[in-house]
This record gives sequence, structure tokens and C-alpha cells, in this order.
Amino acid sequence: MSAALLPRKRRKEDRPNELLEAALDLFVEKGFAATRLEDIATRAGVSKGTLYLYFAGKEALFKAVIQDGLIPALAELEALLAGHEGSAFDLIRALVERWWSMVGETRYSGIPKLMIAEARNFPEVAHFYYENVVRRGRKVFAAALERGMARGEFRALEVGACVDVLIAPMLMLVVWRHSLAHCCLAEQEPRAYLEMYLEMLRGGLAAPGL
Amino acid sequence: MSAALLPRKRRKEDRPNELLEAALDLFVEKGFAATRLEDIATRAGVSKGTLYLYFAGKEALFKAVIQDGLIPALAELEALLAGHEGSAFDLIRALVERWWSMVGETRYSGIPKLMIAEARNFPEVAHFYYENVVRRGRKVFAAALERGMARGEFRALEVGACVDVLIAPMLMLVVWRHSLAHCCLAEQEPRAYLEMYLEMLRGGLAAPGL
DNA sequence: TAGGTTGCTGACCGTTCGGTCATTAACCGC
DNA sequence: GCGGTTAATGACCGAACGGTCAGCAACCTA
Repeated sequence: MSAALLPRKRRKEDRPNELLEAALDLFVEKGFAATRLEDIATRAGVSKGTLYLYFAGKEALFKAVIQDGLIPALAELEALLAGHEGSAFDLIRALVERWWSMVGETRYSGIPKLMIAEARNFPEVAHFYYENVVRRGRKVFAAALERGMARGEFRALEVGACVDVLIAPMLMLVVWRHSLAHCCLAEQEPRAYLEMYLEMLRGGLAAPGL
Repeated sequence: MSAALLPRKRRKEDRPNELLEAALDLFVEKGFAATRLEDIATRAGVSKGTLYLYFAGKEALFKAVIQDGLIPALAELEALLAGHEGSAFDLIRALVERWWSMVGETRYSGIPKLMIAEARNFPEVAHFYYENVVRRGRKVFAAALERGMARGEFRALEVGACVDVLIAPMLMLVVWRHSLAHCCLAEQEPRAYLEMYLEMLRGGLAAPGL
């Protein structure tokens, strides 16, 4: 790969991020067990031994990939919630769009698929992900729903189950794009899908009077 | 396991199904690469060598698991569609409930998670699954939507994207139950989730006049 | 440019696992 | 029972892969 052609370079600062990006891409594509450390190293432009200078081993890489990935995006969504004024539905639209630009159309969109596939093999990592991504994300959307119900904009629904139904289409969109979409003809245009999703949501949540 | 205690038995007829069930359970739990053939054999009450009397190898087992699993359920849904009379929303409710009883609450509910995780490692199998499960399933729900629009019961929406949004919560329900739900406190009661889903769908699809 | 520090390398090791096959023993017809 | 057929076994093999480490070379400082 970078074999004899490129000369060795010493770039201690950049290696960890490059390794994490390579690891994320390959874990998402092939799964944890089917990904070889040597492939990760090669993709990061480095040899296998170097990987061990920065990470304790394969499992440590996996943990870092999951734990670093989506936390910044969640902080953004929380900030958006805190700063929003206007209708609750506009808030939901803004949240969905911010999520799409920060996660959906970036390489981080692979993390949900990866976590789904590996949760039962890494219960501790799954637990971290649940507490720090799933719970926080649910809380943001639950707050938006409650705001809409309080304003009389949405009808009264049990918030817990409603949040789960609400976020499912967003998750399936990214999961799909990292799995079957790679083998079959192009399916959805993501923007059209999201518009349809928001449109159906508007009707599904609207209070009867409106 | 069945070691020295149980005597050998010759049960040529039953072995393939027992092996397929064991393989499905373990593939769903651990993923394809992390599942050992010996574990599958042991769970099926058989030795590793026996497995090779019935399947050519690990990949053949995987193919069989995917290809046998959901086809009968799809035929059922198609029959339901063909035989239904009444409102389109009742048809959708009936489809969702039949799907839940034939897939959602059985071991076959693991297949979507498995296929999502492994699609990119087995493009041919993914293609089979797409053609024979995804497409057929989409077609059934698309027909239900079109019927509702023709009756003036649903508003006019672009059917393709609408189907994708429509089925996403059903898929996420089963995917969730086979991944993160195993590591975290119990989340949804499936029946309540499905009721909420149908309720939101009713509003999301309803024609404005109604 | 000489010497020292350290980021980087890749050959090597041990284990694990998919796959094979000679052997064993359950069943059946006579 | 007895022999023949074949389902079932598990010890074995080779390849692949995670992980190690002794040596190398890029960079720095004087």
C-alpha cells in the first residue's frame, strides 16, 4: 500500500484520528469480527504494529469508535432544543435536519448499524451507547413532543412509545444506506424520504382541532 | 453437551431444521463471523462433522437461514391483501398484526437484524433477500396505500417514499429487540408500541376532509 | 554531522476455527 | 442374530488472524 513508495512519516498527532476513521469505515462495512486489524492499519496508511502504539487492541478500537462518534452531535441537538422558539413542529423539523447534516450524511451514520450489529457481543459498550446516545436523543425528542402537547399543537399521546415510533424512520434511513442499499438499486432519495417522513409526522401528531 | 450421556440417534429427517434453527439463533445473537460452527452443531445436539452431511459449509448455512426464513410469512401477507374487504386502514392493521404474529414474536424476527448486519459481506444473499422479501413486502403495503388513496380514505402521497416510512417502525421494533434491548432495561411493550404506531399512522395518512 | 530519542515497521508466534476423513455404531432386512 | 448400509463422530490439518518485539529510520539538537 504505502509500501516502499511513500517514505515513513512521523505524525504522532494525527494517527489516532486516522485510525479511528479507518476503523469506523471497516467495522461498519464488514462488522467487528470480520474486520482485520491489518486492513484498518493499511487504510490508515500505517503498519499493524503502529496501531498498538495508540490503542490497546481491537476491542479498545471498537470502544473508541462508538464512544467518540455521536457525542458531539447530541450536544448540538440539546443546544438546538434549548435555544428554539416557535412551533414544536418546527423544532422537530430543525432537529431532524441538524441530525441529518451532522450524522446522516457523514461517516458517523454508520454507527447505529454497527451498534445494532454488535450490541450483544459488547454489552458494556452497548450500555454506554444506550446511556449517552439513545437516552439523550430520546430525551430531546420527548421534550419537543411535550412542548407541542403543552401548546395544544399536538394531541395527547403517551410520550415514551411516541418517541420510539418517531425516531424509527430516521434510524432506518441510515441503517438502510449502510446495509442493503449497497447491493440493490438505489432506493430512496434521502431528502425526499425525510420530507415524506416529516409530512406524515405532521398529520400523525396534529391535534384534531387544527 | 449431548456427550456420552445421550446415545447417538439417527434422525436424518429432523437434522436440517434443527441445524437451521440453531444457526439462526446464533447468527442473530453473535453475527456470522463470530459464530462458531461447533456451537451451532452443539446447540442442535449434533457434532461438527454431522453439520457437513447436511450443508456444504458455513456460508451455505447462512444462505439457507435467510432464504427459508421469511418467505412463508410473505405469502401470508399477500394472501391477506388479496382477500381483504373493508377500509384500507383496517387492511394495514391486519397486515401489521399478521406480520407480528408470524415474524415479530417468533425467532424469525432476528432475520432483519442479521441481514442488515451481513448484507455487505454477502451481496448475492442480500440480493435474494431484497428481491424476495423486501420488494414483495413493499409491494403489499404499497397496494394497501394505493387502495386507501383510491377510496379517498388516505390523502395523495408519493407511494414509494411513503411505504419506506411506513415500514420503518415495524423493522426497528424487531431490530431493537435483538440488539440493544438485550443490554438495557426493558423498553417498549411491543403491543403498546404497535398501537401507538398505528395510531400515528392513522393521523399521518388520513385525508384532510375526514 | 554525530548522537540520541522515539515513532514506526514487519517478521514472527500461538491460538482459534472452518473444513476433512477414517472410524464407529445405530438401524434394517433377512 | 448377522451383515450391510449409512448417519454420526471427533481427532486432525492448514490457514488466518490478533498480538508481540527487536530492530530501523525519521527527526531533533547541538
